Amino acid sequence: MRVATWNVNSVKTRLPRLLDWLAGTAPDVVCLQETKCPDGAFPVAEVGELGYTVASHSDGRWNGVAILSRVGLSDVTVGFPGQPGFPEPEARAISATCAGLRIWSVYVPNGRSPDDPHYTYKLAWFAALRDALAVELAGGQPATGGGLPLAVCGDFNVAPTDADVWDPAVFTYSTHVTPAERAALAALRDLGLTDVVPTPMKGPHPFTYWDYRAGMFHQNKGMRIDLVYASAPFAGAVRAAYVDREARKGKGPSDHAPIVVDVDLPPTAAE
DNA sequence: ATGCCCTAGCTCCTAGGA
Repeated sequence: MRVATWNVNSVKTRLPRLLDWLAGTAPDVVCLQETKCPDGAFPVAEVGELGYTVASHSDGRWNGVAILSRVGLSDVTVGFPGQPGFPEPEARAISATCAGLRIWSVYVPNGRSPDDPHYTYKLAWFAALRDALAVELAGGQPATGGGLPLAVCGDFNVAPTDADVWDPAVFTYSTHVTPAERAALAALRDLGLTDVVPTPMKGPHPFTYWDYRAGMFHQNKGMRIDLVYASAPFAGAVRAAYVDREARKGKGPSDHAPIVVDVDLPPTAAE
């Protein structure tokens, strides 16, 4: 079973690259973020030709998350209980059951700057996510996948450690590295979730994002802000994980690279 | 080489990204 996550920065603009990547990488389940595409305009026919079913959740111009699956897609849940808004709830979370796994695709609020109301929103969003995941991990909502091996995949907009940014000094007064944001990640790990750290493929750091500006990708000045947080049964079955930095190359890429995770779940008998 | 910002829309500027 191959699970992937990718902030595509517009599914419509990225569609040719997405289709090529799906055909070449052959993931069973794909979490997408920043689809920036109204649900009715999602290219379901195009990805359908490659065997994928789609669950999407969008605001239109901003945000937007989706899950593509070729191994079944059921019990789709949009957002989560207690999800805060800015001021209205935004399209930043969707979850579904795929071949016996509970998969979440999340796009955590950016925060903008530590003194911005958006930063307070970001921390509140994390706290509500933690509470919702606690319920699901406890098996409290079996009708929507409670108790199944689970992975929360997506753009968390936090670099877990200083090694996850190309130059910590540059981010001294910035979001993505503050103690409060890192504590929010730690609170997720305290639920029993494991940070599935991917292989970088090049260089020592498994960065997943590089700014479009100033040749940052070419200098490998990136950040690791796209994460896979897996429950114990899921994490224990992970065979390999890597950052597909090839997808960040060439003309017209997203500013994020996909993460690909191979997991020995579910048992082949269940497929 | 991977090569020096991008996206969507109330579109010819603006807001948001991180």
